[in-house]
Amino acid sequence: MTTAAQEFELLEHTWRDVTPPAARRMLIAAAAAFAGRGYHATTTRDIAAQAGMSPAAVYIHYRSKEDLLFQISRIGHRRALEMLTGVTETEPVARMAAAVKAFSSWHAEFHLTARVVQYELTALKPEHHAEVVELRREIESTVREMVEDGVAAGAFKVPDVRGATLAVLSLCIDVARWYQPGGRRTPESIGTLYADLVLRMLGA
Amino acid sequence: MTTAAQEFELLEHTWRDVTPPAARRMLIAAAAAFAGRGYHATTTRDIAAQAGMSPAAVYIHYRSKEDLLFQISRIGHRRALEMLTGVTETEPVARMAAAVKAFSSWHAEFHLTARVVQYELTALKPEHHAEVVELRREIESTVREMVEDGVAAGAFKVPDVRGATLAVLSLCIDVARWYQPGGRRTPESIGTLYADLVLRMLGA
DNA sequence: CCACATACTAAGCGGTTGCTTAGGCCCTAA
DNA sequence: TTAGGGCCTAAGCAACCGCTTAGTATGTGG
Repeated sequence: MTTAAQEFELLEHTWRDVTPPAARRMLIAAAAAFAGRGYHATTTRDIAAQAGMSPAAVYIHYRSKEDLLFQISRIGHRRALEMLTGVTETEPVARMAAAVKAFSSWHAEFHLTARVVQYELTALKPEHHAEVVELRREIESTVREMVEDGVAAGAFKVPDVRGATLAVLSLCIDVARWYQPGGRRTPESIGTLYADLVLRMLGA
Repeated sequence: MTTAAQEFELLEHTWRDVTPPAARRMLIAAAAAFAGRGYHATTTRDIAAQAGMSPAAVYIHYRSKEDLLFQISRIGHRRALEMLTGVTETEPVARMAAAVKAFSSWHAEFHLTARVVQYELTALKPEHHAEVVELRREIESTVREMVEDGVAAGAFKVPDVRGATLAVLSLCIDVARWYQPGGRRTPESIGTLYADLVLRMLGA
């Protein structure tokens, strides 16, 4: 199996809930194109061709090209948030390690989706942008509470809680920029490395 | 003075060596537009209008829109590299702290230039891309040597030198994504915060 | 005075863009 | 059998894209 085919299979997994199948194929094609060339450099004809349909078919399932971006961004942000809220550990240090591992490795494994999520925000219409920013606030506050809990329990030594939260999120998010599948590092190994680095940063 | 005017003044500083003045104004207008809306979303008419000239004037000073991007990317990468090579400290810990402070605060203060440098690489033609990638390799190896020197001197405890180097660079670069002038944090305070966080990460 | 280079603009060309219109195929159910 | 709705295509529209061409104003050297 080629790397490209593996990439598309991962996208299939991310968008498994989207129906009908033609609409899902369109979303997957759009996500791959937006991630690879950027939203503005991608044409509706590119997306339709990749999905194996005519240019007009895009508008059967989506209002506009921007609507396609919004669906990718909205669902992608939800998946990213799930990586943090899905953590079951309760002890502050183990909890933070698990969250960073899940969040950073998601940005590697699903880096195509993650790139659209993290780097195409400004192409959204104001009302869509606002909705996504709200999800981002949830992500930020989830991590900040983890830092605060660790400080309260005496497990972390952090002079600036908001600054540390910012750095933790920033480190994980930037994985989507530099990660390349088939390279030296796997999503798994990135998660392990980053969990360790973050705990050091937090003075655990 | 407005924030927008301050932003343009900072761009003036970055591009001070570019002549003639009309070519410099064009570069500044292009850098601001590319940073704000992205390369592909920016039209040559936008750039010319911002520079106070006609659309055709772009082609007096530059071969193409992509040439404009290349000049911004090339000079911007040089400035970023200067932030690291300009460090005078010799003791490994102080040297790393100074480098991280300079590099991260540059990404905040000159975040418009930095955004083009870090997020518009893929829009470059292959030969231009290759030239810029070479500069990025220099940046990476400069930081890696600082990490290695610290490990050799027993000042850092790092299980994975390349992984740590990656994380340090990643943290600083991502500042260009989230930084907003007029926000809670100044370039100066980001530099101080990040120097501390990085030293902890490296086990100093 | 003229010859000439530099720096610019007005106009527009060929191609591409997001999106719409009009119509056709196919499945389902009365 | 046929009416209707969901899903899709062929064709194309108006607007916009990067870039070129032809021509103009200005300054300088001889």
